[in-house]
Amino acid sequence: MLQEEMPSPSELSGEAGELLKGLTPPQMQAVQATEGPLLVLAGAGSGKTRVITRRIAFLIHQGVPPWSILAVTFTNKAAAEMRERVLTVLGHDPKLTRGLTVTTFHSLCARLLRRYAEAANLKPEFSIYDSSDQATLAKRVIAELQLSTSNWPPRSVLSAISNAKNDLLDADEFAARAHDFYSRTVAKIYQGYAKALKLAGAVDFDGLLVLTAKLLQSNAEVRRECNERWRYLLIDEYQDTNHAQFVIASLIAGKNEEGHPPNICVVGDPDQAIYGWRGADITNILEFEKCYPGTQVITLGENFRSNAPILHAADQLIRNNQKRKHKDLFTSRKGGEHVEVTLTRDENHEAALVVDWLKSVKDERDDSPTSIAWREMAIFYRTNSLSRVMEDALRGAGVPYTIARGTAFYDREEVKNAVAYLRLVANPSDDVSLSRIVNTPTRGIGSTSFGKIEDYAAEHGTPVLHAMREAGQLLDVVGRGAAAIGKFVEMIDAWTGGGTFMGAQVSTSLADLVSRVIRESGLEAMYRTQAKASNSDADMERLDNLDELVSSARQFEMEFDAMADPAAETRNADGLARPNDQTPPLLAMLRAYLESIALVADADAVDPAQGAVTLMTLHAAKGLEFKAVAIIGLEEGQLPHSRARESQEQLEEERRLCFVGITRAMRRLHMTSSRYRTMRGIPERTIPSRFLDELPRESVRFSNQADATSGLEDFIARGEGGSGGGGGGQRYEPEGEFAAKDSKRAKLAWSSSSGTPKNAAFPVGAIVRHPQFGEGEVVSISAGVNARATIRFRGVGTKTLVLEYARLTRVK
DNA sequence: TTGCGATCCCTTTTT
DNA sequence: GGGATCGCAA
Repeated sequence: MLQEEMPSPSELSGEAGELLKGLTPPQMQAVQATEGPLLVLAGAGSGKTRVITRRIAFLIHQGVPPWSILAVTFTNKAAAEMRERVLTVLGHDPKLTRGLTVTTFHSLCARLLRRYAEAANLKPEFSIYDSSDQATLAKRVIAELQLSTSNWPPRSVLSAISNAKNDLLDADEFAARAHDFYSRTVAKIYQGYAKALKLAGAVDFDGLLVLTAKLLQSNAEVRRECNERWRYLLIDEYQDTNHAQFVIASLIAGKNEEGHPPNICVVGDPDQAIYGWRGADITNILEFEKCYPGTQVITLGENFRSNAPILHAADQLIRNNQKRKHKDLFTSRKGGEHVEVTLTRDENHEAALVVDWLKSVKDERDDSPTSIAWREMAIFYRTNSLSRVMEDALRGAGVPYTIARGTAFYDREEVKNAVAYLRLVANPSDDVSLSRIVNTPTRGIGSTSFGKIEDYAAEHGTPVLHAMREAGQLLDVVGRGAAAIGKFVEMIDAWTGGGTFMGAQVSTSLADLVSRVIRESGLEAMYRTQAKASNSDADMERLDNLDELVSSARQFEMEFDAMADPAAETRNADGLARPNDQTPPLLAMLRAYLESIALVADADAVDPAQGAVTLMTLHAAKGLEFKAVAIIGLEEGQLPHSRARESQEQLEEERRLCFVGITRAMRRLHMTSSRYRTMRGIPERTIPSRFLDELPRESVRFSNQADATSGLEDFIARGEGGSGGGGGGQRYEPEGEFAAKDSKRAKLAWSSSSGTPKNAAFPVGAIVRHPQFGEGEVVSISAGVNARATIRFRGVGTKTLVLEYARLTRVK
């Protein structure tokens, strides 16, 4: 039946030539080299996404059935975008992309594991555990083994387990290789952890990959089906794939059989490899050619994104990496603003400066044809902890912003609780979710009775919920506890129809189920009571978030059908049979919904439509671009991170991270380094990042705005441990603090202050014009390189502006 | 059993 | 600064 839907060339808009329009020769080559292994080395900003999109469209245009194409991207967002763009190129005919699979490794694996659950020795309702679930489970296992969590911190044990998994070692294989005390203990924990996961019917992030790889390795039938289904494989960000992903990719691509090398196309840039710490193996890309003899290699070097100084800065920086295959980055664009680098006093000063800079960039109309909108700006940082001060400053200045934290919503306590109920509904064995909500809201199942049940469950190797059903008879749980437990079990059964998901009392829609769970579990009432008692906005917001969760379920429901991943369902001409399709629709939808929640990435939250400045980590910035970019915290210990300075490899990865950040910028780039930074509540003196020294002088304008009286004295004298306490972020009182009284302190390669002091040009009483606020009168002005003027604007009110960026013109 | 307060520990990056 | 945990009081 699907054969009939195969696009005939006449249905395609335009000729193949259309698909190649506007491409450079190497880009065109990459689009057209459809057969056999292909490695595309795509430099930053070289039009990689464009090439991938056109390539998929080209394949379809050549008559390749869309369902035989599998494209793997790094984030869901990238996948959705790619699908959309392919559709656009093909003239918005949904029929043409029907069955096309564009997804992430993790989603793909989750799909495959559900589909082949039996072969993978899993229950199809398995839960996906995120890192906090993993930690909960690991803690329990460590305790059961009578080990202390201080000697065996769950997080580091988990990271050892994660490394093992990335190398495709299961618990027993790992144990067999463990010889020293440490790894033997880790092996024990790993084995206990694996057992606990199994019992809970749960799979962790790494597990999705491992289990899929093992499934494909061990099961010829599954492998055959995948090979037949997907004939064209395309993998983006290949430099960041780990060993497990490599194995999955090569198994799906198939072996070099019958003299036909697989049609596998990988795209990546070794200079942007930033996930070594989580097992990404850069040799995957460097040795792709060895792995696939006859590989065609195409290099895309021309940059279409950044202006010349930005690109030059990036290029010079990355040249400092020793372990690197040099690739020329070039652009034919001329001109463009210098990269700005500013040394600030502390994080508040830094934040204020960045805010001012963003404002000035937004208002800038004199020197550039168009101003840059908020949504085209971004602020990057190495660690999440740097966002807080920045947020305060943005909020204080009334600049709209969003943080790219995909999981932020689902990380909220109230949402996590509701989701835990849902996970238990979908998977009654999910002990981690159960223990989270069994007494939330409090319903008289305290740790004593629940502990007994857990012990009983552990002893009998049964899921805890199952043990609860028998608690009444079997345990010495006294009256009150037993009744509460009985009620809890009944409540769950009512939602699931006793596990059948059938019957009149079961919800017919996902949104209804979610809203019922929130109401009947008592979560809503609990938060309502809390909100009334405290009368705080934060508590009111919890209720809103629960409503929002219902909406998200409703939206998911609407898109679920149309969402067309017939991908996983569609069969090819050979008619791949799909095993057990007996799943009740509500349950199937719930599983898919929970899966989508579990696999959101930070970068998924980047939404330019919001009209706001985007804040994110450098890692999350990969693959994106913005007209104006600020990167903060360029300090030793922060940007080459202190934990990453031990080895040359790690240092080079930090440099690549910096490189990724720089190359996101199209027109304007500003990097800041703060002389003092508050770490764990203590202000610490910092050293500017070595990466700043590696930037080319001719493309960069350095400015030292930190030197004056040292800063620390003032900082401590103000009696506020950083964080802008009372005074608040950007409303920094400059009063001479930045005046260059003590120029001896100016060190390093910092030219002290750029330009001449501007304050002389705007004496108190002068009438000035601001591009946004209009005319105003100077009320006061401070001295120094970071001079600010307080100006009373007509109708707008009084503003304090940094002269350096305010773009004031004097009227009178 | 529950709720609150003190204390301790921490800190990279993420699917 | 802040989150998690633990202990103690009601």
